[in-house]
Amino acid sequence: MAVTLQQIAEAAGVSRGTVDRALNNRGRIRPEVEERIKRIAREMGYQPSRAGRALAMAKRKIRIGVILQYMETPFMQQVLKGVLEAKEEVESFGGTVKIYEIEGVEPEKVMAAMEELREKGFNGIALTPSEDQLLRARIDQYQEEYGIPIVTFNADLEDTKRLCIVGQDTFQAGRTAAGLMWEMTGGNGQVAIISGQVANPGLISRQKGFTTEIKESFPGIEIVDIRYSYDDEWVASKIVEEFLELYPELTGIYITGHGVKGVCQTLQKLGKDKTMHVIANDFLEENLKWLKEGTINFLIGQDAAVQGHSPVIILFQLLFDSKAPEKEYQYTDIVIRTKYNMG
Amino acid sequence: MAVTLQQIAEAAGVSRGTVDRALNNRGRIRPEVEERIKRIAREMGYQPSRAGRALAMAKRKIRIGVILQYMETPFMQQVLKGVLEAKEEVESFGGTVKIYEIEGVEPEKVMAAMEELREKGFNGIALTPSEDQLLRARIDQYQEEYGIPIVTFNADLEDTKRLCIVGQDTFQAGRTAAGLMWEMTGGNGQVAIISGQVANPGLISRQKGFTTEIKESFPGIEIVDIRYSYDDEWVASKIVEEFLELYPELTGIYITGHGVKGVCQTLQKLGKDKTMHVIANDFLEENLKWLKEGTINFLIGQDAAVQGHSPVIILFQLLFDSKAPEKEYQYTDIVIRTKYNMG
DNA sequence: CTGAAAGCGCTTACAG
DNA sequence: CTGAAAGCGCTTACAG
Repeated sequence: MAVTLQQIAEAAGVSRGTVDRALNNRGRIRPEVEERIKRIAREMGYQPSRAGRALAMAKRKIRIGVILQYMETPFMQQVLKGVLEAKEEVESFGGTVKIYEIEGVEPEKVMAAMEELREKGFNGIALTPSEDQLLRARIDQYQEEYGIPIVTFNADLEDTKRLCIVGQDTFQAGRTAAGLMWEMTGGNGQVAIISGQVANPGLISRQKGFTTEIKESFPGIEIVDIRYSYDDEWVASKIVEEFLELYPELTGIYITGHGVKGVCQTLQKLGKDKTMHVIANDFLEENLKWLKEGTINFLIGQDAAVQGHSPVIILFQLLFDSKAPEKEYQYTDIVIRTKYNMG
Repeated sequence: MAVTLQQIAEAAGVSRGTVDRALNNRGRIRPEVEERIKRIAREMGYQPSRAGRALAMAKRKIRIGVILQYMETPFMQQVLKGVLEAKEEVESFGGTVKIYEIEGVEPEKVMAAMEELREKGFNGIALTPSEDQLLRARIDQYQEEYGIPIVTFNADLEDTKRLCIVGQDTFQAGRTAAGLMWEMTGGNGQVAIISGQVANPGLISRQKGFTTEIKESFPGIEIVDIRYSYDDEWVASKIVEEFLELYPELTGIYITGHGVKGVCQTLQKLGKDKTMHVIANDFLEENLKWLKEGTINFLIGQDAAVQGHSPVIILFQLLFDSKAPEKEYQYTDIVIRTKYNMG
């Protein structure tokens, strides 16, 4: 028996329209009437019906655009799944979600998509950013000048006017890896890091989280080397070969990003796959395969689908329920998987 | 631009009512017309609007009852939060959710609540079961005779006609603990288990999962003892004292259920809190405290809120969208936490 | 500043 | 077996 606008109108002795104006701050109403209606609504425990609102707003549709980069990667394919789920949800409420899939990093294409969305009258945009001065400016402009809220996800563009950012706390993910390394090694021994691109801020941040925590909390562990695979499997495998030669006592490897296949194949070839303590990131099929086999001991990641789902829902809640996100940084849960809880 | 019933009606040259009858299998329609309409709907990519349906069904409300036992425990308090979230969701669609909170285990009270819900015309019930012959019979009766679907959660009552069960795969949780113990101990040494009640099937299943995996996969680890704390902190602490006396080489402890406080305090008192490898279950505040301090190394659990949320949503989807759950066993994700990803 | 009316997409009696 | 109409709770022009 949820309370309806009608019932409040009767209780207050006014029309539904007036209640609507009062409760949704639409103006054109005498302040004392507004006050009184709000009080009555509160007293009656009024909760607006999303269904009613959705239907009434079916004409003036809510339109959300989503722009994805790096679509050639399996990770973003998983993110896409979350976006598609959210799309269905939003569309069942009469909204529209349009998705742009971009391969690689192409700020120009992102901006072109933004432009198209703006022209077509979309009211909110979620996008995976990349470091680019023009894009930064565009984000601020959309937010300020056009009043189109922007949510970034997967990566951030700090110091812009974006509404919020959905993504992993990469520094904390690195610290988490450090903690796991400690548990496995008993707090002693030599470990090494294999990272991806020097230019990838997410990977660098994981690496920093890892080294910071090791240095602060685990003095018995020595980080002997940090190398970059440049996202190339062959390079990654070469790095491992060198590591094993240079540091015969090496007991653990932390892989911040790509290169898992190269690392694991080489460890297997050299008969080190069962004894080396390996921690990697992201729940990609390739990675899960090595986790299952036992070459990777721990995989740290996030629910990629959540990362795609959340930005769309955040925008929808803002536009539909006028409910802004509480925090600027919407960190996804840091998930730890072993072969036993792969799901 | 979602397709509406109206548009299909026009395309098919019939009325909205007829399209409704065809698409929702309400009968009273010529089979060939039904076929044709279904085909047209498919071709046009019709997706029913939840908002429209919700509004139209506002009279004939969907009413879901939730019966919770063990409400004195912090775990169930968390589950309750998930139930309340789901309640809001359902009510924003015009449904009703009524919650019964029972302390301890009281099958009679559960059945009384069921009876009340049935009399009031509720259309679905989610409940935390307990082993009881009468309750088993009731569940079957509600499902079969009254046509009221029942979802059990937190625990199961196997071989009943319940729609499905939402809960943890406790055996797999035990295996997961075994895997973590292996990582921490390097695969060698003596470990012991502290369990709760012998009569608690969930705990026994965790214990079995743990011992099974150790025996099958980690022959270097010896399980030296299994004791029951009967959910008493004092007993738990006594057990630990004995353990340390009997097995001075003891390197790991697996706590399947309650007793965490007793165990951890004693370990701390005896100066073993930093060296002993401890794995426990469930994300209770007490447990998280010991995780943070470093006495517990790994905490295995599930998102308790999800466990409360999901049964309600499953019933709602069944009743509102006519969409039955895909699987009988709806296992919640097995979550691993260290002090670094407590969230 | 306020009210009366139309309409969003669907379901449900009620006629035929 | 099929259609026309009412109504669910809300928003939105349009009058006043």
